Amino acid sequence: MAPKALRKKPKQDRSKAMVESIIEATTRIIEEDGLAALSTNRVARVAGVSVGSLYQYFPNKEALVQEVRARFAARFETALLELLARLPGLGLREAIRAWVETLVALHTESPGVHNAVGTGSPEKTHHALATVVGGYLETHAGEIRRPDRPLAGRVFMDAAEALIHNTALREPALLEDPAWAEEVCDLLERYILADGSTSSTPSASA
Amino acid sequence: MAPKALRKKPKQDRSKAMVESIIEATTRIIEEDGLAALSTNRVARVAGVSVGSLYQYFPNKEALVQEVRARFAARFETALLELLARLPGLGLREAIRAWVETLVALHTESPGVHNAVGTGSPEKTHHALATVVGGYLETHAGEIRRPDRPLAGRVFMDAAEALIHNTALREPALLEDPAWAEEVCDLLERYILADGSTSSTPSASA
Amino acid sequence: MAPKALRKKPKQDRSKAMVESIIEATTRIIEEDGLAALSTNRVARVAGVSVGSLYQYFPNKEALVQEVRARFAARFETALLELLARLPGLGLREAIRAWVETLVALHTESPGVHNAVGTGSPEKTHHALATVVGGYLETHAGEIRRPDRPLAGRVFMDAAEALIHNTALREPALLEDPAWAEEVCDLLERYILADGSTSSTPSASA
Amino acid sequence: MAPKALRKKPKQDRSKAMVESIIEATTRIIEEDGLAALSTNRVARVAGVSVGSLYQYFPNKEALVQEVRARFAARFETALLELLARLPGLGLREAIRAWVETLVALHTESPGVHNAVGTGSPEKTHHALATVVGGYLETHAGEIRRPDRPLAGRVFMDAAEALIHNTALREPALLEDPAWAEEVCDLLERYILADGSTSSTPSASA
DNA sequence: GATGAATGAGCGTTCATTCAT
DNA sequence: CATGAATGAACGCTCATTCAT
Repeated sequence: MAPKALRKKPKQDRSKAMVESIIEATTRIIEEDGLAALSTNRVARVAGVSVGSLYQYFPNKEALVQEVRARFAARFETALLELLARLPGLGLREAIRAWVETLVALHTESPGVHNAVGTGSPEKTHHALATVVGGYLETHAGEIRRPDRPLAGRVFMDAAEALIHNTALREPALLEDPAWAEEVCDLLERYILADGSTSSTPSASA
Repeated sequence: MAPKALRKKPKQDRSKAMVESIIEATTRIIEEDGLAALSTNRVARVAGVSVGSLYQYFPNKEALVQEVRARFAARFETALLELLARLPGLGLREAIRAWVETLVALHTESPGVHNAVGTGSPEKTHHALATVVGGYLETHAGEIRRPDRPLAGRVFMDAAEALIHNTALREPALLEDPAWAEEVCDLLERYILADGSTSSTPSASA
Repeated sequence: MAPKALRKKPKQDRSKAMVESIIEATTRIIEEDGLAALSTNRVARVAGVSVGSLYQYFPNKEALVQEVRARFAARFETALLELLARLPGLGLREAIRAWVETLVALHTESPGVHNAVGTGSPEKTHHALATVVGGYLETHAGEIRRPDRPLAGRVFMDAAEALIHNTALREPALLEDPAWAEEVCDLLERYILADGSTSSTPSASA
Repeated sequence: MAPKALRKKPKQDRSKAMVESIIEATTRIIEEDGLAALSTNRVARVAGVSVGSLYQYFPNKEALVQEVRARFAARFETALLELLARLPGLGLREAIRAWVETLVALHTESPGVHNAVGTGSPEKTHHALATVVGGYLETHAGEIRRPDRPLAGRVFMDAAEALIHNTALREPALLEDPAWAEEVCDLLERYILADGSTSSTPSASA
């Protein structure tokens, strides 16, 4: 009846907007000037909010960093779970390419923040990933050259993540170089795939 | 013949011992609690020294970090230059194994510190490495499957460093697992070596 | 009508009161124990304020001293400009008395602080004073015994300032002794005035 | 008969030389960079002595300043006592000139130090001076225009000291200007001397 | 709630003073 | 005694956190 229906939980909305702008400010400061330059007052100023309000939503400075970390972890989880969901329909070589694409996309956004806060999801997510990837690899056991597939899964994930993470940090431009991406995919393929199913792309005779 | 040989100059000794204990304390604090937790007073306390003494040997806090960084950089340079010197006498597969062994050894000591302070030798050393490695690859051009050998050299070094660095940080125990090391070597071999010279170690039938 | 008129903006008031108490504390410490004994923590303690608050209003310790100096300079400038404004309407002997009175009043307040911080208006004000005083002396050229009137003006001002300044520092009680003031005025009169217009006050036969 | 006779109290000599160089260093530092820049370590370094030795002869930093002050006071006392000794043989006008000359000479040496440390002989010496000067003035009572001769003596001494002291600090060059000295002498003469014995130097008709 | 002035523990650094050599 | 390395209280200043408004 009244316009009430439109005015949905104004408080919650305001709160959410505040939290969002605070987290956004935190992220920007870390990305631009590093973790050491992060101060609650500065966050509040950049977010256009008072310090007091900041402390209404975050118990202390560390909580800001944790929230940023959590969001990064969530972004990773979401993207990787989507990837895992697509996995069954993908051949090994397509899976590898999808994996690299996904990681590159994830590391493109704010590499500085990512490096500063880490992902923070050491156990649970990592485990889940390992399990799903492990299962996937089992279903392709015949095409895989590695005898110890769980170990291979781990090394595969670590290698992809490490290489892309470090490159994002040190030479971000490379991330967008298709030749580089091809090299990375190839590296992973050659590691995982049995010779018969290997990509034919690079060859000394080519 | 006199016991003179054992008598070391007391002043120099004290000084050196002090500097060492200060650097050691600095390293421990960074390794255990991170760069942000580093404070000159804490360093002094941990080193069993007064702040004043600390400032007798280091002009400011940053100098502590720089010294730690310099020591890491020196350790890396020494080890990698030794490795490069051995390269010419090594076959590709041996070279890869030596490379991995060297990096693993370098990352075993204080991965946290290494991550926090970096190596500090971004340009010169890295460049020198790239050049020498590039030259080495050219002399083995026939055994290498990658058409773009400079790019391959870079990806090879990045992959090795990234994988070992990140593993040292996240799962240091793995560094000492021979199976893991074997996987890493194999990953690099398969990426670099032409099929004819590929390792026969892993096989789906094994 | 409402009591609004009495209600002052609370924020501005608090701020102003804080600044005042900080400056007051600074002044007291300098006066009692000297500039060397001035420390921001002590100022804060004496002012009944936290160091943090002090730094909300003053960017650093030097700013405290500068503010004190500025206030002294302002007090001097105001008083001396008022005096200069009155000069044209005054005879030489009255002018001298007014001059002495003004300086004595200015030096009565906190001689220690004044000595420690100086006035800070070395060039501009001093110059302006010299000019005005010089002009005044010219209009009374006939009554003045000194041939070099600009030099006389300078020595006059220096002598008055120096004598009163040093007495304020070393024997403040004298400043309120009318006999002493009379001596000072007489000293200046005898120096400046031609014999015909000399005060008849003191005489060996009196 | 051995050369012993020449080697007089070597220890005392060494000590004395040390004390001298320490005091000299202290004086130089104060004169050049101010009291605030005085530090025991710096004094020791400038004096070519170890801090430990410094503390052998001076119980603390303040003692350094006190010694410098004492030496200044002694220099003043000596010079003024010599002056006082000459007083009886001097006419009033000569006495005034001698007084000014003496003070100017005393203030020429290290005005910065003098101002920083003061003279430190407030009571005894000042009193002694006042007494002798008072006595001298009494013997010339007939030539003096001031009825209250003790007060006149004090104002005379204060005016001379203040004017010369402040000028030494602010415009040291003036100290060597004969015209300025003449003005100062004349100021003091006119204040003290009865009209009959007044200097004829300056006159409006000259 | 929101605000931002106020707080004070703690930081990096200095320097008067001590004491083992 | 001379030395100067060692000490640690104290300084100027910052910033995470609180709380009166």
